Amino acid sequence: MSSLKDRKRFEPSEVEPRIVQRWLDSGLFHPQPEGDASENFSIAIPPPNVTGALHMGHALNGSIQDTLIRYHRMLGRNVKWVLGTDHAGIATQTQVEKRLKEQGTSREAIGREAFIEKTWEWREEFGGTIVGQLKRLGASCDYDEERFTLDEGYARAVLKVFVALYEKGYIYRDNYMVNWDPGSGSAISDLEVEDREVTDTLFHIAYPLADGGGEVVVATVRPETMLADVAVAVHPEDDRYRHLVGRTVVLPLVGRELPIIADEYVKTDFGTGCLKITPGHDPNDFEIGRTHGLPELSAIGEDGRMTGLVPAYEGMTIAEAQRAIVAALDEQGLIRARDPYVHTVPFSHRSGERIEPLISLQWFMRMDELAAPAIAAVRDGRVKIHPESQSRRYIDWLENIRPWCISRQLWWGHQIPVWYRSHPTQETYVGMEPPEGEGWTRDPDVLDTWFSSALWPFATLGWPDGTPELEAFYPTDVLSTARDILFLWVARMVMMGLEFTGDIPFEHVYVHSVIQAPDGRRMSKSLGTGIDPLHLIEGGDRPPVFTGGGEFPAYGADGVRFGLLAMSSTQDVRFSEEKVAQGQALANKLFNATRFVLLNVAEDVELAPAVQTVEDRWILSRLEAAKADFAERVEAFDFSKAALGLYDFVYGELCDWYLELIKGRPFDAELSGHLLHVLRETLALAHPIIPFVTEELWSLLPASARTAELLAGARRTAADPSLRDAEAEAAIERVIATVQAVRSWRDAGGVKPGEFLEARIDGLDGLVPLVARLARLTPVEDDRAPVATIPVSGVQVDLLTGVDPEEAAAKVEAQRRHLESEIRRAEGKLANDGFVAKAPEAVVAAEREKLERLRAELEAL
RNA sequence: GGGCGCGUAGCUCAGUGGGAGAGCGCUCGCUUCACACGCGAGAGGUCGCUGGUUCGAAACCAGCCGCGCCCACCA
Repeated sequence: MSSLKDRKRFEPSEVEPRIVQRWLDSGLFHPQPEGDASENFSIAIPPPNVTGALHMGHALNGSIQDTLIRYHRMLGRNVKWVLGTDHAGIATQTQVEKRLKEQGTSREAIGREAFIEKTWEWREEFGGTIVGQLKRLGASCDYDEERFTLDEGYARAVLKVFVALYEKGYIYRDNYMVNWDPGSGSAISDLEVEDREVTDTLFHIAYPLADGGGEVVVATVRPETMLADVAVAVHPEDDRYRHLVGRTVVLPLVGRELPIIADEYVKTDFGTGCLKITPGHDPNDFEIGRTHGLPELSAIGEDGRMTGLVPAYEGMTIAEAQRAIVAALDEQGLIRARDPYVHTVPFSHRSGERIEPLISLQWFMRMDELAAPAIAAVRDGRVKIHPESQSRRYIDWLENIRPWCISRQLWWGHQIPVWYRSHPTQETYVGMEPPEGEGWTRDPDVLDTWFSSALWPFATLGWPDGTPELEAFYPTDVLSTARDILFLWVARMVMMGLEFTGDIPFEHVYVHSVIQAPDGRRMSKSLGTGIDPLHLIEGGDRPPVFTGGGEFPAYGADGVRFGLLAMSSTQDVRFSEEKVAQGQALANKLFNATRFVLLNVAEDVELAPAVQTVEDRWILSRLEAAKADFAERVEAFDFSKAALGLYDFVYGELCDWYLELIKGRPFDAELSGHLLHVLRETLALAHPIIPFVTEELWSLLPASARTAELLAGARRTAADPSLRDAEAEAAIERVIATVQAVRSWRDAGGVKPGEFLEARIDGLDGLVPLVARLARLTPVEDDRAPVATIPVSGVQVDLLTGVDPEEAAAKVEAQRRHLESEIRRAEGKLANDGFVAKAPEAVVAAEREKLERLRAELEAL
């Protein structure tokens, strides 16, 4: 490593990996299970898919959680960030199947056991990717205890929960309408379905009355399902059809007689007012069928092909069957109309294929009993959702909750702990261990991945055993997540936590932004709108969504963390590379400020806040303000303000002013000690957001300045309002305003930056030398006529030399016009009786004061 | 159909009742002994539109226009 003097820039690519290693070696991220959860601080990471790589959402959420974790760790709490990955049934199985296909085989060919073995191998190979990426981001998770939702202990917890819920009667098996995903060959839950707009043809088909007295016409976009029709429904009040109720129609092509029934579900003003009822293939028809006790027929099978219900069509694909049926109907002249029809249709979120509603024998879980306590927990504030507005979405969803289809026709997952045998009698066995005796067959299905995820906060800590970890870290403190899994995951964790641990799983739920592509579209690989956080950290190609193209510079993990936090809010935001660059600039600024201090301070100084001068008092006061603001914002989950406030302090106060103000002073022991104190406090302040640069700089501090080996393990001192110093703040504010005013005049007057101007300075007392140095003035005490007079907040600076008189005159004129317009405004306000009478006294007084000041400044001009 | 949110400088966003802000971009100046990925000084905005409440509205209320998200079973 070159000497500090030669390191003019903070080089994240060189420094950060080295820092990660120091953290990992330190053991700081792996807490002992001591103390209890009320005093400790813990977060369970939303487990990324084991197939996954770090995307923008992970990077943002990682930055958020790590900020919280590091902040609380530095407050001295025993902190644990539970790490792990999710087995992600469908996603993982799909990946492995794809690989098998490339190898010329398939899961069916190798069999269940070998397939699962292959999947574990696959996990060994790729499962570590995202964990390594989290390390690179600086996430201070407990890497020594990584969990996986299929681990042995975790699996025991899952089975125990299944058995318990079965025994309570919440879990049951039923033939029911499910969302069949032909892509994965499995049922999926309502939450895994997304609606897309599709243009279909709406066919109007005539069904003749059985007694020959005419026909009814039904409308459908899916004529192929008519094979499974069991009735035609009309509205009971519909005068057009009332007389037909109770009669029957003949189902074309099939010949089956269907009753005409009355049901209020049917809209009289939509379509023909006659609805064909197909309980086997439409969720609404299914409900109607159940209320009317109609048969449930299946024309389409789980393989996506036509069943033998009507032999002529058996084996056809859905599209083939539709063509054949439409052709046959045409031949018989039964199609009355075809209209293009735009409507929304369910698609699988996972495979992207159109959902086929089918009746299928599946395992379900009744949710209403579990929902009630979960609603109460949020209502009474035991679980707090931020922002508050998300609570209503949560409650609304739980209040209207429906049974959850929990079985999946996959191999990768927790196999359902149910065994069947038909000899000697028809039997079902449910238990954590296989049953005794011969002839048992285990249910081949696995559980929905979200079933196991729902146990995450406690199953990762060793539940159902009463482990020390559970004692120390459950309930967790914060659960941070995006909006889209509030129902899928968060609500279910609350339900399961309350049911099985008797306690909430976390106290705060923070719902963060979704970061969109710079053009406002969703970030997605296939659209080319995805941005790889690793490319931001280490440099790499800009994706096509950046029209400029080129490469990202290596912004470093600090830059990315800062940038993502600064961008984030409670609503969706567009990705802004500028914010990441701002974070990198902050890291570099801090690096150079530290360099300046360390290259100048006296050796062997005692570290202590000193209050020799007004500016020393000022920076201590501002540092205090920055600390208080930071704490308040982090604790309120307002990460963008925490990040930007940090930036403002470091740039706008520490570097732009304090370090400039002290440059005229000798670096004696006192100033050195003071500078090191301010520096140390600033590094500690900034560490949760930009941990790398601050840790690196900490290591460069003299040993006496470090209160711990690693900054990550050091304490933050709590905010102390008594350290605020209003007097010093007011004084330095005047210095700053004066310097800025003089600089502005110099610039307008064409004065060379290096040139010193003679000036008379009134109203600053002992602070004249500060202003003189920063504004490049030579204070003089004589009564020559000024070339220009600069009035600013109680201070008056008479420039005696240097400024071009014409330029000065122009500036005076501009200033005069500005002051006059301000005065008019203030006068107008004060002349308004309503204002004087009704506005708060303080506001009126402030306005009067302002007017006086403006008048004085105008006078001075 | 119901619900939630957004519209402020060229771009991305702060600002919830008393003189319009930040970062980036732009203009001008500067090798000032921490940093030229720097420093200093500037230009740039009828705060979507219309009406209302108020002494006073970017902010509060109503309507309209535009955009986004969530929920919902109209064949």
